[in-house]
Amino acid sequence: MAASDSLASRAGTAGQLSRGDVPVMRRASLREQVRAAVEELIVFGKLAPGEHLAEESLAELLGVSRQPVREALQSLSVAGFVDLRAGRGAFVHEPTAREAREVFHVRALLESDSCRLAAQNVDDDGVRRLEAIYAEGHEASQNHDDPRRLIELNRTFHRAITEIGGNRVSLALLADLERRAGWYLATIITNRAPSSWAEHRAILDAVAAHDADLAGELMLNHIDHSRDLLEFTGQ
Amino acid sequence: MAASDSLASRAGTAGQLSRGDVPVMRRASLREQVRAAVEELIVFGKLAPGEHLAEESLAELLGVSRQPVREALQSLSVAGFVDLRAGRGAFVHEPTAREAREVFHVRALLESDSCRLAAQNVDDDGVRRLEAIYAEGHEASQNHDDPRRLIELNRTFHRAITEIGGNRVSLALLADLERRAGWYLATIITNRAPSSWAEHRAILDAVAAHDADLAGELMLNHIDHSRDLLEFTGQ
DNA sequence: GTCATCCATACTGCATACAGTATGGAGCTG
DNA sequence: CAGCTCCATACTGTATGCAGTATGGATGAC
Repeated sequence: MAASDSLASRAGTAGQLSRGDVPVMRRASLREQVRAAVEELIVFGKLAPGEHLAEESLAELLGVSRQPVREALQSLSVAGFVDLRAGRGAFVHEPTAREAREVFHVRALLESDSCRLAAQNVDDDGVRRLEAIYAEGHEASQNHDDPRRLIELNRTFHRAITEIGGNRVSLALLADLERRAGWYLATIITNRAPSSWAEHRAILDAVAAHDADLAGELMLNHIDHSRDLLEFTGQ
Repeated sequence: MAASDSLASRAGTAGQLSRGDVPVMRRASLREQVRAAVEELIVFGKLAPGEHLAEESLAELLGVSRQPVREALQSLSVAGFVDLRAGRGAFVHEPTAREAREVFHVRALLESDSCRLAAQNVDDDGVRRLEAIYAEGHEASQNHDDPRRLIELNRTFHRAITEIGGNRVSLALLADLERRAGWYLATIITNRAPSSWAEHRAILDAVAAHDADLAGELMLNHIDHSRDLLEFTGQ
């Protein structure tokens, strides 16, 4: 069926996230796969804001039972992608301009701080890692690769910075915030990408130079630019 | 049964949170009640870090089926109170000193920012609201009321500041972070309370005076003091 | 024609049932 | 006696079943 095909393809994408080249790839739980699948459907506009996500239909679509769907929807609710109305079920969240501003504001706070920490903590391995991601992202952005890949690379760079910063609580919060921001930006990322990676270059240099203040400030401006772009598009 | 009694009493506590005096109090869903109950059991040490939370036993203890328990545990996992090991189930999270530092660090970032925003946005109503909370908290702290109440009042003050600040995304993140911080502090809150409310007084004054920089800095120091206390206790 | 009421429908929320798997210890082997 | 294998056990993950309820439209009253 097209149904199980759909879920299978999403699962592949989800697998990339936890890629650790473990000998036996532990299949993710159905609720994780469903979560990833539904999130992607939302981010790429297959499910419109306000749309009612009936558990039964989603379960049928993905070829699983209602149970994992239900749990996935609750998880997506915490992450801000769907709203759970008591007794009514799940609806695709309808982002407002205000909310987008707030997400970017918080993200700027946390990432700027993480970037400052990264500049203090980074070692040669970390710099090499950032260089590698930058090279890949810079190229992809100039080739105007597909949005999905650009989003993934962008996220990888930001996550690497935060990981080097070393605050795992921040890392966990930013994982969700970045996905939400990615949703808001999904439609415009292609145009944004080149200038974005130019800014990534400057951030990388500041981190490599252990200049904490500059690194933090650059990250702040970087995320502000994303937000500004969002405003322009009349989102 | 003692089982349902237990859940019922927890549900009463949870009800306080959403107290809005609506004509017909909509009973919270079982998973919400279970979540609140289990979180309280963890925060007040009835369930020790590392303990295995078998769905069946919890369900029996609370007089409900496994389903709402399962969903509550997943929710608690996101909030950092339990860890879900694949195939093994839920275990009470074991906080480390490092993690506590990280939580307080992020909390300080977000609350300091919110406090700055509050000082910019506050109106007379807001000031009156803070004054009322302060009066109640100041008194309770001097009377050495029970920890549960002190935690609740402390949380109310901080949440009020964040609400006045107006960033709802921050508000949602801080709700979880404050509960986690409350867990870490639960054992020492009684001693901490008096000096804490002295600092609340200063924060309130800065907010009322619309002094954004001062308000932000005071909140930063305030949360740092909580963290320092945590370090002292050898947590 | 407008409004209230009633009811059929569809879906959620919770409970139960079933299958698969991680684990710890008994028993066996070297 | 040490270490490995195998199996009984317990628990998770998923599926299904059932009762309660929110909703929207049809019907009737004014």
